[in-house]
Amino acid sequence: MPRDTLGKVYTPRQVESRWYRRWEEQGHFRPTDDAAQPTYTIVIPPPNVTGILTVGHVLNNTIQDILVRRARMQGHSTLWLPGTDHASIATEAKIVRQFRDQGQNKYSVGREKFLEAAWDWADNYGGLIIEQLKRLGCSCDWSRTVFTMDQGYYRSVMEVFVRLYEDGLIYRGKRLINWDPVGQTALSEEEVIHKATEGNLWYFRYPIKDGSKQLTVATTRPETMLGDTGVAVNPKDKRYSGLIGQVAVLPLVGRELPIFADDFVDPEFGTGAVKVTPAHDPNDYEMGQRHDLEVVNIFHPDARLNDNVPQRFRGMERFEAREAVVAAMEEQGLLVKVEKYLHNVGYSERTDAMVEPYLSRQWFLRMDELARPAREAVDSGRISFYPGRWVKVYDHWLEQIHDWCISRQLWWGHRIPAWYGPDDQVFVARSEEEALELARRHYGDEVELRQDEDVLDTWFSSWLWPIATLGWPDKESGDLQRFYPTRTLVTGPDIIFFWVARMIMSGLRFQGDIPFDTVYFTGMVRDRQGRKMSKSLGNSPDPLELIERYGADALRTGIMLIAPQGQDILFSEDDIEVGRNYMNKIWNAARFVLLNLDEQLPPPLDQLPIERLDPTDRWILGRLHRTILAVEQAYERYRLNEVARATYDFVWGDYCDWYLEFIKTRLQGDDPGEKETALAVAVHALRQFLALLHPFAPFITEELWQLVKAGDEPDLIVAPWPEINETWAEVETDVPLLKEVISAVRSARSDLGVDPGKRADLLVRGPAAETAVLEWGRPHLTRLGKVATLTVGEDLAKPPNSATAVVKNMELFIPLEGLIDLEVERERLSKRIREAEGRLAAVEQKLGNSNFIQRAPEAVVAREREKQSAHREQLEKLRVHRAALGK
RNA sequence: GGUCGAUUAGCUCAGUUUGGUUAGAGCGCUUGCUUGACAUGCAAGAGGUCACUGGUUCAAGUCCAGUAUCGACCA
Repeated sequence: MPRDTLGKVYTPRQVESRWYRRWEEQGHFRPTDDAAQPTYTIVIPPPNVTGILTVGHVLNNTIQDILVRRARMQGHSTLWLPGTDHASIATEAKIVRQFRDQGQNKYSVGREKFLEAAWDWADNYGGLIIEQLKRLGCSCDWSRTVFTMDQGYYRSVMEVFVRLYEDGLIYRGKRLINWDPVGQTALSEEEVIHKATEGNLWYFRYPIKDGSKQLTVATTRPETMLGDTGVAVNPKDKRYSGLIGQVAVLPLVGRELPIFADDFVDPEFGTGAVKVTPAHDPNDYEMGQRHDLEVVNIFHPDARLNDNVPQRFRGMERFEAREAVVAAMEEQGLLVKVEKYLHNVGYSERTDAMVEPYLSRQWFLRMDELARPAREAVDSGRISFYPGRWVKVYDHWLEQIHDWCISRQLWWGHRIPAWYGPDDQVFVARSEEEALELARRHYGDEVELRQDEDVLDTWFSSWLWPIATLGWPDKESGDLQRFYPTRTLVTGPDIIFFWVARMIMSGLRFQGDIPFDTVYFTGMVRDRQGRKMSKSLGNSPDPLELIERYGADALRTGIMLIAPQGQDILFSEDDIEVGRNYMNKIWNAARFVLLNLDEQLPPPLDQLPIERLDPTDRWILGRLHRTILAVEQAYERYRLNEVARATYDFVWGDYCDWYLEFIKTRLQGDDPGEKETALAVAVHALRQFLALLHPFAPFITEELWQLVKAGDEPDLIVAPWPEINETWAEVETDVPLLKEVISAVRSARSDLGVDPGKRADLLVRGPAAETAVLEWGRPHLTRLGKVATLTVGEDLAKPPNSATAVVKNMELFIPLEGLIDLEVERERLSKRIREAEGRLAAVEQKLGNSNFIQRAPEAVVAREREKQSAHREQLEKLRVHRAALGK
C-alpha cells in the first residue's frame, strides 16, 4: 500500500481518470444479472445531442449519480440509462444556418443532403456531452446509450403514432395553430413563451354601412384589420345595442363586416367594440366559429402579407404592414388615437420570433383520454413529486389541456408515417410497404404515394423515453420487464408539461404502468445576481474548466451543499472552492490516520472488546451513528443538501476538529494497545464516512478506500452501504462537557492575549461529579488547552491575578501573575454576566407565568426549572469573580 | 388577473413538515497562530427586531390571516 506517498494536497486529476476507467472496465456501471436482486433504474433526461455540459446539467446529473450510486451500494441491480435527444428545431436551425453561410437554403439543398449534413453534425458533436458526463463521474451504463433517432427508437415512435391513429386519438385537421414565422413551423402551446411587451392600442373608426354612424374599435395589431370579417360587442353593452345586426364597412378593404354580440367581449376593454380577425387570433377564431364568419388569411408562412389584401400592402413584412396600415388609416382620418399599452405577446421558445396565430393543416393528438389516468397517477400518490407543490401545477395543466399539435414543418426528426394517395387519401402505416398495401386495398390498384413532408415534435419522441429506451414495443424485451417501471426521474420543473406529464401518459397507455414512482424537480442554477445562466450574458461557467481546476468531486459536493430541494441556487465559484477545501480536508484526515498506521490495518471494530474503547471513541461512534441516521432520513425525504450537510458537519466538525485531536494523545503515547484501539476506531469511522460520501464524491472516496480496505473487500463503488448499528444509539459520554471546558480555556486565553505558544497552569474548582470528566480527560485538556499543570479540587482557593471562566458548576482559574490585564478581565466577565443574565431572565419570564406552569407539559416546565437553577449558580459565581476585581 | 415560491448575520443560504436548549453554516470581516494531517489549515471573536401587521397558543423564525417587496409559472 503506497500510504506514505500521499501528498499534502489532494490532486484530483489522475485519480479521477484512473478510477473512472477502472469502474467502467470492471463493469460496475452495468446492472448485475442477479435476478434475485431488486432493481433500481433511472433514465437520464436526454440532453441535446449537440449540446454541451452546463452547470444545470451538473446539478441534475450529480443528483442522479448520487441516487444511483447509493442504490448500487445498497445492493440493487442498478441501471442508469443514458442517451441524447435529436432536438429537432434547435439542430435544424444550426444546419439551416450552415447552409445559409454557403448561400443555400434547405430547399435548394434538398432533403437528402440536408439530413446527411444533420447526421454529420450529430455524429461530430454527439459524443461531446457524453464525454463530459463521464468527466463528472456519472455512472451510467454507456453500453445502453440511446439516441432518439436510433433505428429502434424510431420504430417505437412510429408504432405509437400508428396505434394512436388507429385508436382515433391522432387526427389531421385545419386549425388555428401557433406559427413560428422564422422557424417556419407549427409549435405546440407549450413552446410559446408569453412575455409582457410594450405596445400600443390603436383606435380605429369603422363606418357603418348606411353611412349614418361610425364605430370605434381598439386593436394591438392594426395590420390584421386587413383580415377582419366582423365586429363584436358585448350583448349587455347598452351603448351598442342598436348596432347589433347592422353592417360596418372595413376601411382600406371595403369588406362588409357584420356587427354581432358575443359574451366574450369585455365592455371595459378599449371601446367595448372589437374587430374580429378569425384567421389571426385564437379568440376571434372561436367567435368566428360561433357566428359563422368568413376566415381570411392574410399572411404567407413567413408572415409577409399575401394576396388577400389590397395590392399596395402585398409582400410587406408584418411589422412594416403595421406602420403602413396605421398611416393609411390616419390619412383617411380614421385613426382616433393611440395609447401606450403593455400586453402579453407570444414568442417562439426556440427562435424568439413573435408567434403568429395561423390557420394551418396539422396533425393533432387528442389529450383528454390520456390526461385522465395521468392525473390520477399523481393525485393518488402512486407517483410522488418532490417538492410536492408541483402537483398543483401539474393538475392545473392537465385540467385545461388542449389537443397537442405534433407536426412540425422540419426535416430533422421522425418523419410522420402518413402517405397520401393521388386524391389526398391518407394512409397511416408503420412503413412505406405497409402504406402501399393499404393503398392497394383501398384503390384496388397500384398507386403512387407520397409521404407527409413533416416530422414530429421532438417531445413526441421524448415522451416515450422510459419505455422506448428499454425496448418497447418489444414486450419480450428483457430490459423492459426487468427495469420498468423506473424509480426516480430527476429533471427541471420547466419541462413538467413538455416531458414529465407526457411520459406519465405514454407509460400508462403503452406499457400499462407508471414510468417512475418519484419525480425530483431540481431548482434552476442562476448566477450570483440571481440571473439565469445564459450564453449571451456570458455568466455561465464552463463545468469542464471547473473540473480541471477543482476536481469533479469538489464541483459535485460544492453544488450539492448549496442546493436545497427544488430551490433555485445562486451559483458562484466560491461554492466550488468550499467543495475543494472539503475534499482536501478529507484527504488530510485520511493521510493523518494512514501515517500512523503500520503495515497491517487495525482490527475491525467488531473484533475489538468494547471495554477497550475510551469515552472519545464511544463519543465519535455515537456521532457517527447519528450522522448515518440523519443521512438516511434526509434521503427518505430527498433532502440531498441535508445529506451533504450532515456528513460535512461530521467529518469536519466532529471527526477532524475533535476526534483526531483527541487520539493524538494515544497515538503519541507508548501503550500499543491504546494506539491500536484509537486507530481501529479512527479507521472504522473513516471507512464509514468514505462510504457515506461516495455518492457525492466518488473519486476521492474510492482512492482513499483502497488504502483502508481489506484485500478481499470490493471497490467502494460496490461496497456495502453503511448500516445503522444500534450499539451506538444511546451513547452518553461527557465528551461534550470536556469540549466545553477546553473551549472555555482557549477562549479565556485568547481574550486575555496569552501567547498561544505558552503553557499556563489551570486550576479547576467544582463538584466531584463534574470534575470527574477531567480524570480521564486530563491529557486532552492539557494538550488542547495548552495547560502546564492541572489542579483539580472541590475547595481550591482562587489564585490571585487569575483569569476566570465558569462551565456548569466548575470554576476555571488560569493564574497569570503580572500578565493579566485587569481591565480586559473585568470587561470579559461583565460580558459573560450580561449573557447569563439575559438567559436567566428569559427562563424566569416563562416560569413567572402561571399559565405556563399549568399548561405546558411537565417535562418542559422541569427543563426550564433546571435551566433556571443552573443559570443562577453560574451567574452567582461570575458575579463573585467580577466583584473581586473591584470597580 | 390566477397560482405558487422567496423574504433569517455584510453576502449566499439551512432551520419552518411535527411550535419548547443560548436561531445555525459557509463565505467575507477582526485578532492571533509556520500547533508533528491539512494555511485549500488551526484557535478565538464581532455580527441577527428571523420583511411587516394582526391572530391562535402557556409558548411563534416555525401555525393561521393579511400587507409589502422580489421571482416563477399559467391566463
